[in-house]
Amino acid sequence: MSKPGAPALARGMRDLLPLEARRHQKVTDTLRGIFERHGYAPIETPALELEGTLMGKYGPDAERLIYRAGLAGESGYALRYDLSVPLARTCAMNPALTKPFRRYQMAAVWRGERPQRGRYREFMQADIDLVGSTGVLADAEIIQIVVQALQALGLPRSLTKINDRRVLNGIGRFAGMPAALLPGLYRAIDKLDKIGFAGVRQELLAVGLSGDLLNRQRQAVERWLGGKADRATLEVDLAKADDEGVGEAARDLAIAAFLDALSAFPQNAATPLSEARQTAIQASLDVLRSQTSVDRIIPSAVTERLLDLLALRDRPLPLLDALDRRLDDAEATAGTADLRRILAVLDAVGIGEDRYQVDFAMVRGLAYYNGSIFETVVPEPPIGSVSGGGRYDGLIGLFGRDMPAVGSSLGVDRLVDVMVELGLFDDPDLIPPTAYMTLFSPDDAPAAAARANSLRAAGLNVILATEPGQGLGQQLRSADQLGCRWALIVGPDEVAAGEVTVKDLRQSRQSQVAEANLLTWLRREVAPQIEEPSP
RNA sequence: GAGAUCAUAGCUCAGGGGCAGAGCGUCUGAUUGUGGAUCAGAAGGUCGUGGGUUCGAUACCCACUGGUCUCCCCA
Repeated sequence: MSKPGAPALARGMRDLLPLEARRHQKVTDTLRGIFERHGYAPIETPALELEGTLMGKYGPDAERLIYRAGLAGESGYALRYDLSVPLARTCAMNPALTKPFRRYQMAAVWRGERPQRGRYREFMQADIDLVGSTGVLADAEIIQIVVQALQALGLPRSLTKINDRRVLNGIGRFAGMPAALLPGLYRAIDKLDKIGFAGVRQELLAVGLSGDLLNRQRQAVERWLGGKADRATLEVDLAKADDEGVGEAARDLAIAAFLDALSAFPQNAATPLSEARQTAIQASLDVLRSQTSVDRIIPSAVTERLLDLLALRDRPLPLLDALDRRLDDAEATAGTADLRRILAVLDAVGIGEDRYQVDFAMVRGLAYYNGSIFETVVPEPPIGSVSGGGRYDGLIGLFGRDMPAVGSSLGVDRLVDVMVELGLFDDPDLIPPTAYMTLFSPDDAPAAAARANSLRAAGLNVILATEPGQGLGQQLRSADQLGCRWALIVGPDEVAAGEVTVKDLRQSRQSQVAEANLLTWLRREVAPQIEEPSP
C-alpha cells in the first residue's frame, strides 16, 4: 500500500471507476431533475476559498477539519467545507440576484476527518437553498424537495426528522441550565435514538466532566470483557485521559471506582456490553460528580425533567401541542407554530408520516442554524445521515449583507453507498445503448470511421474498433465487456450486398440490415415504442 | 483526537521459521468472419514500508503507513 514510488491515493480520497461513476451520475441526474422541476437554478463556486470566508461559521469542532491550502509559503486559502457558506459569500457579493433566490449546487467538499464507512475526506454534496425569504413556506419547500428527491431515488425507507433551534433553546431554558452547559446538553439528547434513555441519562450526567475519560472508559469496557486488556493496562490508558478541568486527583479516584466496578464482570464471558458499561461508567460518574463543583455539572433533577420531556410520544400535531404546554416558552412556541405550518404543506403534497417525524431530540451540529433544522436517516444500512439542513438567517449577514436563508444538502456519496447496499441500481441499464463498429481489416478503417461518424451525427453512441490486430472474435468480446448493445459488422460480404450485420449482444441474435435502413433500425431498438413517422 | 483489528497475485482469501498457493479475473490457443459457455496453456508476487530477533523472516517482536470497525463528529 505504501511501497515507495507505488501509486497511491491521498487518505480518504478515492477514484470512481466507470461503473461507480455511472452510479454517481445516475443519482446526480435524478437530483438535478427534481431541483430543476422546482425552479432551482444551478450555480458553481470555486473549490478554494479564502480562509477568512470559512472561519468562524461552523463552530470550533468543525473548523478543525477544514483543509488549508496554498502555494508554498502562501497561506490564507482553504478548500470549501460545505456549500452553504460559499453560497452565503456569493449572495453577499451579488446583492442584485433576484429574491427569493432558489439555487442548487452539486460539488465536492473536503473535510479532514478520519475515514470510515460512508465517510470520506472528499465527498459530493447536493445542496438546495432558498435565499431571501423569512417565510416558513420556504422551509417547507426545502424539506419537501429533500423528501421527494429521496423518493425519486427509490429509497424504500427514509425518515426526515424535523426540529427547530428555537424549540431547543426553549428546552434549554426549561432545563434551567447555565448557557455554558447547553452544547453538552444538546449533544447528549441528540444521541437518544442511538443509545436510548439510559444512555442519554448517563450522557447528561457526564456533561461538564471529562469527555475524553468517558470515551476511553467506553472502549475500556469492551477491551476488558473481550479479554483484550488487563486491569493494569486499562489503568495506564485511562490515566492518559485529559481531566478537562475537574482535576487529576478527582479523575484518578473516578478511574479507580470505574476499574473496581468493572472487575465485578468476568472477562471472556457472555456479559452484555451495555450492562457492564452502564454500571462501570456510572460508578465513575458518581465519584467524579461528587468531586466537582456544582456549577460545572447538570443537577440530577434537571436530567430527569429533560428525560421526561423527551419521553413525549405522539403523532406530530398532538406532540407539538403537548410540548407547548410543557415548555410554556415564547420562543419555542414560535418554533412549534412554524413546524405546524411546515407539516401542513408536507401533508398537502402527500408526504406521509412514514417519511418524516417531528423529533425534539434531533440537533444539528453546525453553528449557523437558527430556525428549523432537519436531517434524514435511513434504517439500513447504518451509515449516519444522508441529508441535513435548516434555516440560517444570520449567516449571510456575517458577510455584511443580512439575508434570511434556508437550505439543505444531500450526501451524494452516502446515497450511492446506501443504494448499492440495497441493490437499487440496475447496473447494465446505467450504460447507454451503444453500438460497437468492428473492423474487418485495417484497410477498412476509413470507411468504418465514416460509417461510425454518420451514426453518431444521428445521435447514436458508437465505439469504433481501434486495434487492427484483433480478429472478429476478440472485437466482439471487447464489445461485450464494454456493455455494448450491438456489434456492427461490415465485411466484404456485407459491402457486396449493401448491408450491415447487426448483432444484438444481449439477445445473441443477428440480422442483416440494408445500410440505408440501419439508422431507423437501431433507433427502433432503442425506443421501440416510438415508431418512425410513415412518409 | 481515542481504542480495536487487519494488510499474501488485478479481486476474494488460504497458508506457514527453510520450494509462494487456490478460486475468480486477465492474456493466448482450440476458432486468420462471430462474444458470454467449455477445454488446454501462460503471464502475474521483494507476502504494505522500515528496523529488530535468527544461520535463515512472508511468518516472531517493534515502529510507521494504509484499510476496516467502534467512539467523537458529520454528508
